[in-house]
Amino acid sequence: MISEKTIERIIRYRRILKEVGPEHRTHIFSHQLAEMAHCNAAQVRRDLMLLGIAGSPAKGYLIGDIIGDISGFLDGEAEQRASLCGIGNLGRAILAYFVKSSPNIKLAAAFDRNPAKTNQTLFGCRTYPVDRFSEIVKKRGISIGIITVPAESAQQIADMMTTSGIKGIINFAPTLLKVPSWVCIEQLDVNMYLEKVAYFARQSNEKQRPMQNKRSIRRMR
Amino acid sequence: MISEKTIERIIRYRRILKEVGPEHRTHIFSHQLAEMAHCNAAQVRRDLMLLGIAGSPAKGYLIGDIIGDISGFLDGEAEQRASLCGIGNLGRAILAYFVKSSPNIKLAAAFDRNPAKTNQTLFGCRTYPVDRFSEIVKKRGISIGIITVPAESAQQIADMMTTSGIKGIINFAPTLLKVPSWVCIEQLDVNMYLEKVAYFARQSNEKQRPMQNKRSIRRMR
DNA sequence: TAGATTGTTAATCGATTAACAATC
DNA sequence: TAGATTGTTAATCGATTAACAATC
Repeated sequence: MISEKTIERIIRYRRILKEVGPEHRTHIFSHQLAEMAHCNAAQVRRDLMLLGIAGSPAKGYLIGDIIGDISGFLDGEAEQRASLCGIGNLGRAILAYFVKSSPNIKLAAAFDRNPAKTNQTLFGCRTYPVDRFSEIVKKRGISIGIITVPAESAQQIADMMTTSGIKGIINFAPTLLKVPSWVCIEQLDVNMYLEKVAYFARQSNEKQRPMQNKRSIRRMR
Repeated sequence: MISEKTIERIIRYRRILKEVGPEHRTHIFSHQLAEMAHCNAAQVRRDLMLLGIAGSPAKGYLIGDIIGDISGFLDGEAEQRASLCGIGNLGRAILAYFVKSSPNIKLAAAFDRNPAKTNQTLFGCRTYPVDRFSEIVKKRGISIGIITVPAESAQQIADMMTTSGIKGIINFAPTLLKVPSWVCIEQLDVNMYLEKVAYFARQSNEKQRPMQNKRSIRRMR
């Protein structure tokens, strides 16, 4: 079984290699890829080995091989379809920003509760009222859901998605959602990250001050 | 030293407890908080112990205590200020969506290269041309930077931020950024998460089909 | 050959979880 | 007391990394 972290790295390898090559260079060494992916060379070799990609001690790995084999591993035969619930500022931004970037994933439908926002085409994506979610998802073979509704209604939307057959969810609402075990969920809690970065930023600031301040005393007890 | 994962959980505990109490209830047991935070009860007890929060075997932990002590730990004496670079769809969404939600963090300034977008007030936030970044950051004591520019210019913006004294960065551009070791960086690579969820969604779909298909053969070698 | 990298194993590291005496 | 939870340690688990013989 391949771990989530490994999948994340593999996705990064492909993007990195698509950016550097193959027009600039044909081969790459594990330590070079490791540096670009912010990881360890042995880890890169292990990941590639896992995918059945072999390199040679003299020339390293063929970039075209890696891209091809990773694509064979990650992408299915058909394109995958995603849906989005909540056409607010954030929903619109995701439609505009990410719709183009993953060639094998298509944002096929967007949903909102507000009739003023539905039955239009927004950034190339058709919009529908939420109560047609299940119908559209089944008809169009959509397997991915993106949640950009407010925190209060996020769990309800997630439940609707899982009962409609959605298998993977990305949640931008600042609530931890409960989903059945067979559904893959990625909780992108921007507020949490903001507070986390704020904490470490302050720590970094305080390191430069003398030891005896409120914070360091507190942490010492 | 407190690990990043622990900080993430602590941030979640506070938000969860602010939602449930203290108007509804005054005390909570570790296993109850653990269930809401999607983690282990022993982990909750260890995290709270780390912050010096004690509970009693009879009544559990006092919710007001936890919220207060976590706030004392996470928040500084003064509010922290954040800046945002790149007033596109995503930047605007973040201004609109997250500006209000963290009471101790204030989005104090937004920056863009395009003069048509600057010297305005957007969702209560003043906008400036990028070349005034360093000046404004120093003048207003801003320590956090949010990057919502396209991938091509993200590293350049990150460099500008670190040389201006920014100590924590949230990066939404789909590029891994290099920053000095004293800068805390959180890379929110939405495209990566999209591809990751797509991979697991497809896996989950294929589990229901008979074993002998292209994908499972590939994974077996 | 000499020098570097690959493929792979073993060691290390850190985080999670099980377990239990002490406590209410 | 009996039953449940806390505070804390030890065991487990998994991921990362160091190391090295085989290879080019």
